[in-house]
Amino acid sequence: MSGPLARPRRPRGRGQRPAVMTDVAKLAGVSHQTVSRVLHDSPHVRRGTRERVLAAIRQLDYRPNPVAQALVTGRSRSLGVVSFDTTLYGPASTLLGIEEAAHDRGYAVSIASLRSLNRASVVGAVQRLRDQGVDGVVVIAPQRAAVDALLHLPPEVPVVAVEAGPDDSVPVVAVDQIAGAAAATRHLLELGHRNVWHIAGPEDWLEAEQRIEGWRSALRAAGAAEPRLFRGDWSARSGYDVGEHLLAEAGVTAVFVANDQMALGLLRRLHEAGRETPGEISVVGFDDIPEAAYFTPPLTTVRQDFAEVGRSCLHLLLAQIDSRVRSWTRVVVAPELVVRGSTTAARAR
Amino acid sequence: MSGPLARPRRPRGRGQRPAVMTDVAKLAGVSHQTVSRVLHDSPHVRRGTRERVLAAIRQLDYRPNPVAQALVTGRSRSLGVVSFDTTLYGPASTLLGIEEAAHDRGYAVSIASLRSLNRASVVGAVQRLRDQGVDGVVVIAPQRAAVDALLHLPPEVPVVAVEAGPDDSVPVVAVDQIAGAAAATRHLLELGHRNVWHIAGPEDWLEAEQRIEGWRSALRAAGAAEPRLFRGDWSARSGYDVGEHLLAEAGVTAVFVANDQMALGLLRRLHEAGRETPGEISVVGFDDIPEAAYFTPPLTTVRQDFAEVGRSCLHLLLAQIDSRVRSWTRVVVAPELVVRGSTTAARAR
DNA sequence: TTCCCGCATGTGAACGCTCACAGTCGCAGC
DNA sequence: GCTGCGACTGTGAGCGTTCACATGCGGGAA
Repeated sequence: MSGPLARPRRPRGRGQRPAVMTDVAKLAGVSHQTVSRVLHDSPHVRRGTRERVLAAIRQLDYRPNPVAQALVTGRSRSLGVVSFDTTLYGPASTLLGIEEAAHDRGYAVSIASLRSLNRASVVGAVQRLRDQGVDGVVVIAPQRAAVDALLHLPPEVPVVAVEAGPDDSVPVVAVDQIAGAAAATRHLLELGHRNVWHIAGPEDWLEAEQRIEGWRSALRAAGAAEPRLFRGDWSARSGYDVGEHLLAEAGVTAVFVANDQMALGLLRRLHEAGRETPGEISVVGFDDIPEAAYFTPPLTTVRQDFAEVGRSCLHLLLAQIDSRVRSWTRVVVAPELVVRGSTTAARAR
Repeated sequence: MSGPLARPRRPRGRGQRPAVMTDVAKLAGVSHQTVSRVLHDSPHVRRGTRERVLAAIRQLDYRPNPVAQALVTGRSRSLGVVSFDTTLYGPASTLLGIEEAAHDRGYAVSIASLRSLNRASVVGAVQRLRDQGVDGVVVIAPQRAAVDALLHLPPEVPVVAVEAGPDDSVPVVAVDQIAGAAAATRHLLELGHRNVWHIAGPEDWLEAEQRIEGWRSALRAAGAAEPRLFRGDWSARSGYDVGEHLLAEAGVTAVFVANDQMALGLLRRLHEAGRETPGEISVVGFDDIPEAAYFTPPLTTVRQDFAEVGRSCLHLLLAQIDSRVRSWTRVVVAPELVVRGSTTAARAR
């Protein structure tokens, strides 16, 4: 006998259901639309009305349902970040920078970590975030595979890349790796080292390639020869392992290592081999992780302002979301050489 | 003259709007409900119908709108994680563990970083995630303030805490800090050290207090005296600074440091002071960060399985969401002592 | 006075889905 | 032949907002 509206839709107990807009409207004696207007600071609401609505909102502890808002506006006010390994200092800091900036602008941040790194996984992660309803995506994945994936993304999804190469069709925020690497190399050359060795990162990482390029250009500019190139995988272990081969080379007095962890491994190996740092061999790292100042010896390195990178990403992304067009902007953040105890003047011979 | 339905609601160009359920229904010649049934693997769909629907879905590249689903079901299939500093190895790894497990269960993960740590900021962050529509929240914030905040949370929000104290009313996942600290201390005692000093973390961190407790209990069990307690702030810098005071003490041969970064700072200070490690002083850390094995000397430390912690959090949280009741579970993850080169037997005197 | 206009407010549809329920059809049972 | 029941499918309401438009009301210009 009871009509279709007789029973409330949500009878499940435990306190009353949260207030919705019509509840507020009823209590304030206005229409739901007026409540909406108050919420959006519309000028067309009389002062007294506004106050009554505000009072009702407080009394009922009303909070707008973001899901309903998203459904009707088509905007979720949430962003996605895809990243390869948020356990690393760089990505983690960038993520933090993005999150804080997003929060300030009223955006939520969802994350998607990649377990493996290839075109399919990157495209999949972006798609997954998209299917989740985010308004835009930041891709922190400075590998060739990731960059490649970006080109294969549907053009309607707003996206910003971190640290991608120069030849992209999406907006990019990057630290000037070449300048940083050149500064590190120049620093060693200026200390009187005739040669500067380099331990690079993996081949498919753009940052690794760019640091090589910076190293090469500084070498060339100084008229120095280019020694054999070594490669690690960013880990301290690989720095340690490569150290062994480096020790086999003759005349090594200065090494520019592509990140701080590998530099740590190298320091360890040099120490074990009884080679003094910086006395016999000067070492420069890259990143300036918080621990770098406490290595033995304290590491001269190149600082990257990851937080700034994160903030820039966010701004670029929001601009893209608001304007609905994908631009070709490229924001470059300058790195900074931080000189500590792991480098010293070459011994006179 | 044109009726209210004459103009489509979304005329904005750039490709056609994504397909919705009724588009699929129309193409397949069925009702939207049947499409929904196919999507949810309802058994009451004839084979042929199902196939036609599936074909239409593929043809239109249809993807269900998660926002609409969330609106009607009241579930967003998204989780929130609040954390203090995701730049640190521990929280970052836990976050990763949560994210991967969540992904596997079809949940999205939103993050909220805390800039400052107090009851209001934690409550605010949880509220913010809630207002965003998450189904549940994991709080990674092992400080007294955070735990305190959890008690002041509305009881209807599903929540799990990481590393909180033992006296809580919310489910907790924690590494057994006491056991870990005791193992570290015991290790040093068993090497013949008469005394084990301790550099603890900040007072308001539960982990710091629990590691102190484990250290004390091991000391007591061995009948060893309890030396003066030192405190740092988890940073390498503080370990370095505290090292100075430690060097002023007489008879220090073994130190258990509450985390690896402080241990690094201490190693650095000892090195500068010309005190040999482990020859004169043995050092044990806590966490086993990836770099620990490459410190000088390689650090003996206590490994925490953060990924496992993250996974457990997720399971507890989903159980809570599904059952709609907040339980009192406490999952304890066992730590593991990793012996490396920074500890050695006490010199006979 | 009359008309118009702008402010303040209300009304109803739409967003894209799920839920509850109401059919429809074919076939076995009496 | 009629009833009943299962398998399958369709209908319409409703989730909580915003958007487009309609309406009521008061005041200044003509």
